[in-house]
Amino acid sequence: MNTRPKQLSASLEDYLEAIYVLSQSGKVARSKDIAEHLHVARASVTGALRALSEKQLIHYKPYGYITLTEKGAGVAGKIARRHKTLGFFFCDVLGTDPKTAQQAACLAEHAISPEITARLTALSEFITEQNAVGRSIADDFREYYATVLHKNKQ
Amino acid sequence: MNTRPKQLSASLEDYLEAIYVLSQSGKVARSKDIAEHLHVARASVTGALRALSEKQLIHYKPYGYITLTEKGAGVAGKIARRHKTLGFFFCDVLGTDPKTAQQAACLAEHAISPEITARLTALSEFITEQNAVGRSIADDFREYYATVLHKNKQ
DNA sequence: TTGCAAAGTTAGGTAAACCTAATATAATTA
DNA sequence: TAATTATATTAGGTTTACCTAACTTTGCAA
Repeated sequence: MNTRPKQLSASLEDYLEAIYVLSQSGKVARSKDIAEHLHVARASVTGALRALSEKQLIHYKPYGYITLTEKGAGVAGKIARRHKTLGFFFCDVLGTDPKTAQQAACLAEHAISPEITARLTALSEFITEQNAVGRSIADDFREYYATVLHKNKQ
Repeated sequence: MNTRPKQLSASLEDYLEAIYVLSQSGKVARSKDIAEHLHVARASVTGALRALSEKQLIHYKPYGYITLTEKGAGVAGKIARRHKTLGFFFCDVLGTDPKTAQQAACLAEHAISPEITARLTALSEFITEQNAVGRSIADDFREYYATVLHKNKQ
């Protein structure tokens, strides 16, 4: 009776995003590459590929190439944008160092709704635009945070 | 060989937070209350309580009272603060309606590191303080977001 | 004080995501 | 092209986190 959850699990989102990223920056995404990208055993990838294939998000035949379907590319694009939004916000607004910001984005990206993503994107844009107009919110905050760090030690 | 993960799973964090919240606003946290709070079967609570008890986070004897240990109260407090930080940020900075902001906080709270939490707390404080000094960042952003909504439709 | 309903636990089952080890297929190179 | 190596899959197992149904314990009311 067609009991497929329309929402992807965090894990499957990671696999789909990995395929998307690998496809972009290079050629075909191979099972081995995905495994390395996600720090997971190769055997684990096979199961995930089957699941993504059942959901019509990738083209997959055992021992064959892996490519995104149109639907899959759409979903993966959204995930990647969410990731980017978070990475930018953590790094350029909150002032977290780039590597830590990326890691944080990886963790948080599965827990952020479209609404929050949209607002976060807008906030980053807003702060960037305000900066262009001489209102340096991010810089001022960074200075504020530096002084706060001395007092509190969380 | 003592293979306990020092990090709690998202699920156990939820149980611990529920016990904390129930303990605060009322008397003793009962298994049934926890089940209702988390929308989970009563039987599922038992397993979680055993796990939390093994990690010395709660005092628990079958059919007995459930209370937080000192360690448990510390951990739960951190979780609750993280939740509060996110709820405030989503609602009062991003302008999300309170109920949606709370839901979003529930989801995101397990994926946010101490560093990001600290920075987010500071950002909220910063914006609040700036507002007191006549620099209304949140309000201006809200206006900006309202106009953005007309153009984009995400 | 018994006796029943509410609360809690045990038993047994499912699904997701991993793992290792063994096997099968594909690709490369001698 | 045959052999070797690299890659992918299958088989079988573990852990976490749920569930329902059945049973046990507790506490209150008649």
